[in-house]
Amino acid sequence: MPPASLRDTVLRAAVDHIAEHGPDGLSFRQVAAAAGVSHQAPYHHFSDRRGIFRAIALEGFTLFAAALRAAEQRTDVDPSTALMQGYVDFALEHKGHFRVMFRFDLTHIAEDPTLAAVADDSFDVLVDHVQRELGDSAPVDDIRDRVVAMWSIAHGMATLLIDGTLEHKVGHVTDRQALVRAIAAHSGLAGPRKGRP
Amino acid sequence: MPPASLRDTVLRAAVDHIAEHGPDGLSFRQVAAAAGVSHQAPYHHFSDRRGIFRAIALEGFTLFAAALRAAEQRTDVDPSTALMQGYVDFALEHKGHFRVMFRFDLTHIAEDPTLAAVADDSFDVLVDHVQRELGDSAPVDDIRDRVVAMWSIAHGMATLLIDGTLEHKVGHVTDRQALVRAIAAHSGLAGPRKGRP
DNA sequence: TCCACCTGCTTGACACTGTCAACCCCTTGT
DNA sequence: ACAAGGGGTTGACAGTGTCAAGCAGGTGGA
Repeated sequence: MPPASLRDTVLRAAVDHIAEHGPDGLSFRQVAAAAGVSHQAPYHHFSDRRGIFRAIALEGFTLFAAALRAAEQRTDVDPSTALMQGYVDFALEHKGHFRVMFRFDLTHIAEDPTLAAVADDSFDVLVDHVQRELGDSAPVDDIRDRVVAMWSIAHGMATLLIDGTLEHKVGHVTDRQALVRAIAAHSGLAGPRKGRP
Repeated sequence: MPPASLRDTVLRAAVDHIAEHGPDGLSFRQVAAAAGVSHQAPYHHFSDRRGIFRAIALEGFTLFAAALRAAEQRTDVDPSTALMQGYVDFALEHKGHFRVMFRFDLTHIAEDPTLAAVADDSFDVLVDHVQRELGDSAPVDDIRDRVVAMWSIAHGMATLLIDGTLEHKVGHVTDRQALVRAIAAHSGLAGPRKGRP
């Protein structure tokens, strides 16, 4: 196999660092030094600092969409639960990517059509799922509510678990899968919703 | 009334800036210059850069706890819904504070007992509420699940709405209150849960 | 009255960051 | 043979947070 390109080396090192220390303190001069190259070498592969974060987010959203689609295909649990489990699992297993993907101040995603498209593709997995689940005749409001509900639960849990925000309050979560399953069941999001109560 | 102290001036300017541009690009040298003082003056009131963020988070969590308690007292809607509405409303109305409160990399909250205590006080509003709602005999797991579910929904919605993440996918949310109410109702979190399905 | 002390602030220096610009080697295509 | 350009280097620059010293003004005690 070919030697890892400097581009890959920088990306890997950055993702690893971000997973542990977050994206903000990250110094690309240090990354360059660790890779044994000059401080300017990384910027030969990325337009600027923002470009590196965009590359990480791009990689992240690509993996993310694939992970969500794979989760949806599972047969051992209902698809909505599987989707939320997939979401949370991805966040925890790809901290480095996840911590950048939703930091739009880092990527300025609106100015990068390619990145925006890949991110959209991820969102579509969930939207399409809900649309299929509720059927074509479902009111737009109901679809919107369900999308926002599922995304909020998954996204909220992911960020809370990543940072350990509730850990000292609620104990360490040993079984993510079970927790998501329980919440999905309790909150009526497992399986299609029958109608307003 | 006494002239605003430099401490207050710096804090206000920082919160305002963060509400619009986020906490990361913030330069306290610029803030100092805008206030007409030397670049070192702000640091006479805060130990260092982190100290300013801690002060903002402290103020934020204090306001937050009060807002949650006030929301809980409402009588025009069930308390769980009111709590989540209060959470989301606070985030949207105090962007500047909210954006710092949950950025532990900025505050290193674990090293600041005072800040940690105030944050804990906010969490307790929700935990106490759930405990009261489910009754003393409720299994710990059920309490945990409901706390995490409510917090996740509220926290997830808050962050998604603040950043406008889903806006182009799902349309602009014109009536937050109604959206939260709908989600709470659909998800079975409005009112006490009756037991596992 | 004088002096020590403290608070709020200034000034100057430091190391570190991302970015711009110029240059240099080495491969490639024509 | 030679121009082009990708990949890398070096040097400089402005901007940042932080450390250290110093300075004006007020306060309290002897």
